Amino acid sequence: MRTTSPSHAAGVTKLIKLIQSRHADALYQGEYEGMYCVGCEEFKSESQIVNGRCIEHPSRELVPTKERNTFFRLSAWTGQVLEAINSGAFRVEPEIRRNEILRVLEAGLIDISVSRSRLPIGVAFPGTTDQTVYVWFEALMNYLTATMFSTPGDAPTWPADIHVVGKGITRFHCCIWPAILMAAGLPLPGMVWAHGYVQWGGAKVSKSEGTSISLDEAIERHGPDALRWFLLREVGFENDGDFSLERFDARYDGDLANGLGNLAARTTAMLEKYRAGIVPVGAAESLDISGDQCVAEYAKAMATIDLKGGAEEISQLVSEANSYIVATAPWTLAKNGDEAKLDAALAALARCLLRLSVMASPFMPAKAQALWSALGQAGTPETAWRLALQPELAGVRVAKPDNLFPKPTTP
RNA sequence: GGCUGGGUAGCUCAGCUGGUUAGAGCACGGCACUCAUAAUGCCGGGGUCGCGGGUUCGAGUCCCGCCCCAGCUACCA
Repeated sequence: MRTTSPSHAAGVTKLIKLIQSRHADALYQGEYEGMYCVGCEEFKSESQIVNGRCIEHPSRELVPTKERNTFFRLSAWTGQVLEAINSGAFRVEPEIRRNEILRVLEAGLIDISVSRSRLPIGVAFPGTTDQTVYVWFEALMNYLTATMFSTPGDAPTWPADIHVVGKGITRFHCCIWPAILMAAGLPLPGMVWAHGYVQWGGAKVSKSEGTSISLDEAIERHGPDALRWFLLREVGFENDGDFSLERFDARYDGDLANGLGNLAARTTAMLEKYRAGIVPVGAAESLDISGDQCVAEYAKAMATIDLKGGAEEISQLVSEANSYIVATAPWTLAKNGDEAKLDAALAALARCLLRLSVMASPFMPAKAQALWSALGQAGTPETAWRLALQPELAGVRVAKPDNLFPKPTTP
């Protein structure tokens, strides 16, 4: 939803009027008087002023300035927002972000002016001629104008279950936004999840060595699925992280080429060699128990948006499968003619691969799909969670997939 | 400056309400195996747990002080 569209402006107007009708005193005329930094072109709060100077422009004098505009009584909602977070009705994740917000709230919010008289662009503030709506007040409203306000009659798609935002705008989403909704008598979103940033090449590295890498180059190197895997497995979704080619290559070679890719290759190769590509019937093995555990942990992690934790479970299961192969040594079973045990081992490995395909699909949809198809499955692994819990492949014809994660040929 | 995190093996990090010889992955060294993308498995070396005090029978884990790193800091988008 572009904030320049007419329906957006209408939605903004509607929300402001809704607030006015429910809480007449939530919006009031006031005079803002504060220290204005010419360098930043904005007013500074006390916390941003050190030794009487703006912390970002300590060389400039702050100018006392007055401006008349409309205020939102944010301070009045501090307690209720705090309560909503503490009670779990409105969740803020991860914990580090929640702690930040809680301290801010405990310190108390101050009213914010929500109209501007300086800017010629923007949505006109209802009831005024020379004022426009404060851009953040307006931008947050976009969530509503894009959902429940824009097209009357549609099924209500608000409240959202989760807002995924960058950590830099956590405050707007966790303090101002819920207060606005409360003032308007609208339900709050279930959760705000603030993710970290990734530095491409790292500022230090790129400046001194000139080794910064572009997004395109990174994708070109090992493919988009591998890049997603790297970011979620190594960096996670919560923390900041530095992208480096060394780490990317290490993850690709270790987790994907030597890990999942090689496991798929060796398993399907054995199925073809010993059982003509048909998955035999086999009772549950120790590997199935490992699989149950990994899937359970994976589900728990994914439910809490712990994508890094989910990825770790995939790696864990790959590792357990490799250990299982060496422990059972199917090639020895084949040589000795121990057909029953060979059936059991191959069947368990095939089931394990099927689970991995499903588990990997959120991270690497294309690669997971390739593995899925190689296992003789129709459709997509994304909708096959049931098979992650209880994999069944007996009698299915499988084929060795194309090299899932080829290693770059080193010159 | 205030607030929130972090400082544990060469690297990336786990270590819950304090309890026996501080863990994992990667990297490194040795051994084993051959189904596989010179792949995999097993074993091993390696740490004064930022510094200094304190509480305790006992602290990486709690308390105080200090040092260093990162992030946030609202009328910026």
